[in-house]
Amino acid sequence: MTEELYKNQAKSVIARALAVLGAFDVEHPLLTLSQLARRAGLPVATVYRLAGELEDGRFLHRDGAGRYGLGVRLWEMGLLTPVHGGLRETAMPFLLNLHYECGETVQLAVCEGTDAIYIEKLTSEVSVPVKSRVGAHIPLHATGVGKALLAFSPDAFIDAILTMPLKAHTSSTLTERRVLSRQLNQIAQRGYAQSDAEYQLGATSIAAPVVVRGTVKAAIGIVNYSARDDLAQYVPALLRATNGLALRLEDVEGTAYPSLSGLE
Amino acid sequence: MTEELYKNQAKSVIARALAVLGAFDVEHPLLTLSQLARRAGLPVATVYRLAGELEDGRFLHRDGAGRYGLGVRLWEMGLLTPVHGGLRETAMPFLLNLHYECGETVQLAVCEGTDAIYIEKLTSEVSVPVKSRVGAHIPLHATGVGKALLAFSPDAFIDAILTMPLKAHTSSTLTERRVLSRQLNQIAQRGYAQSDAEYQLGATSIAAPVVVRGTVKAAIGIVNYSARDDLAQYVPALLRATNGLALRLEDVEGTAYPSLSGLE
DNA sequence: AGTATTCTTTTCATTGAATGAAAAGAATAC
DNA sequence: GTATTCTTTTCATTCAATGAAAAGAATACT
Repeated sequence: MTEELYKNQAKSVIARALAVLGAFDVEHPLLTLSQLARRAGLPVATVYRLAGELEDGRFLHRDGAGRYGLGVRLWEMGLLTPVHGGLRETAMPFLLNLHYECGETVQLAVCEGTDAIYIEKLTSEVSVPVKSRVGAHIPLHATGVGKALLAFSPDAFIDAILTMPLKAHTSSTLTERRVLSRQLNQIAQRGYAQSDAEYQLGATSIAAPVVVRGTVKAAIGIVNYSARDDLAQYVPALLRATNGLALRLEDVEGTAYPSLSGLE
Repeated sequence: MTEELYKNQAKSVIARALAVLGAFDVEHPLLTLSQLARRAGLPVATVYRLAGELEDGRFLHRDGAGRYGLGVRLWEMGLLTPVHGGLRETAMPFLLNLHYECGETVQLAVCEGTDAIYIEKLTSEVSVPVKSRVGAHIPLHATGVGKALLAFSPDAFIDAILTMPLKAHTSSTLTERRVLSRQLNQIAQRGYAQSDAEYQLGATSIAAPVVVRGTVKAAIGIVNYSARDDLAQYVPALLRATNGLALRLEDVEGTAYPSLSGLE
């Protein structure tokens, strides 16, 4: 028998339900029933039923106009996730103090698969650049925090990333394997990473890893969008934050949360 | 002998799946398969299958030891929720500045059903009191932010809350309907609420509502755990924050997110 | 080491819960 | 006034979900 016989979506209820939830994204936080059905690729009647059940479980919420949005329950559950409860919560005071000390935007990121992902971002600016949104995925090879995470990762992981195509996000992005590899060594030696417009034009950053018992758990970065300040002056403060957090995580670890590493 | 609790029959797959996810809480962020099954009240084989599918969808995550935890996907989705994407994100710079100005713990809360719920909390302290955790539900009648939210709510809602039993969390909690009602009027007039050890001994706070087009969307509070400072001095800064946020929300509103109110 | 206990994974016959086309009911546009 | 799009309900069909049972691992106890 050919594969084609089986290809017509052998989807489980759960897969369908998750498809419904997955229909929402940053550009579409609110959807009508039919939009939802279209985006989830499912019949309206099916979505109607599934959405109803998800609403009962407070995973979906319906506003006055009948539009669906993700429910508070979902947000509450996100708080129980290791990245939040185990990491962000512990890191927050360190990030605050760092932000207080240097006045620049401060970021916390972890590895997630072959990307980095922003866990938290503290900024006094009212406007929110989409690229550095909390939850945004960013390349490991082209940002300060990304390179900090990468430089302190296991060799096997570094090799895996270096083998993949290194997308050029700006003209300054390092796309040469050997160049990047050499820089990662420097970073590992020096203890912190730098990035200048490698991902976003006009954005400069420094970043350092949070290493607990030899494993990189996260990275903290300081970003400046106007290049007016010399970020190098903040290296001591940055390292104080990463080291402080690392020690704190060592204390907390084991009691509650597991590895946050990207490789398992 | 067996105490046969009548098990959840006639449940849909989704209800079961949500029961699996719901088995996690702050005290149990990581569970083995059998713990998960027990807590969800479902057969192991069933949970095994459901958990597998949820894992495929990255709603669950399994660590090296085989323990389940809530997955990153769940956290990412929480970010798309109106409370986060619509409110927290916008409020962050205001909270940061306020924290910067007064150096005390700063909180952001909204109404959720008959409770208030902490959306964000900024503190420089490393230790984390559980009662004021982000995501924690807190009484409307016994905290600064709670009273600020309540005082500016529709009369129908206030009446509904006043009709419910007002639990005494400390000896200072206002449990008399008439006393509380009178104080709410004062708060509405004065523009901000105060609370002294009404929920947690040793905790003093002031709080003000974020009112957008006549509706309370949230409240911001300043808390002090040692009572050494006189919080009254920070009222102007607090009101600057709430008013600034209200104006900003007015701008953003409509374009993306719906009502965040507890009453619909 | 040997046995008991608890936990995880796989299997499979059974069935009832999920399905989605279709049509009715609302709301909105034209 | 009617055409169009969206929401809700119904229902006969069937296919996916079920969970008991047993095998397979791991861990604890003697």
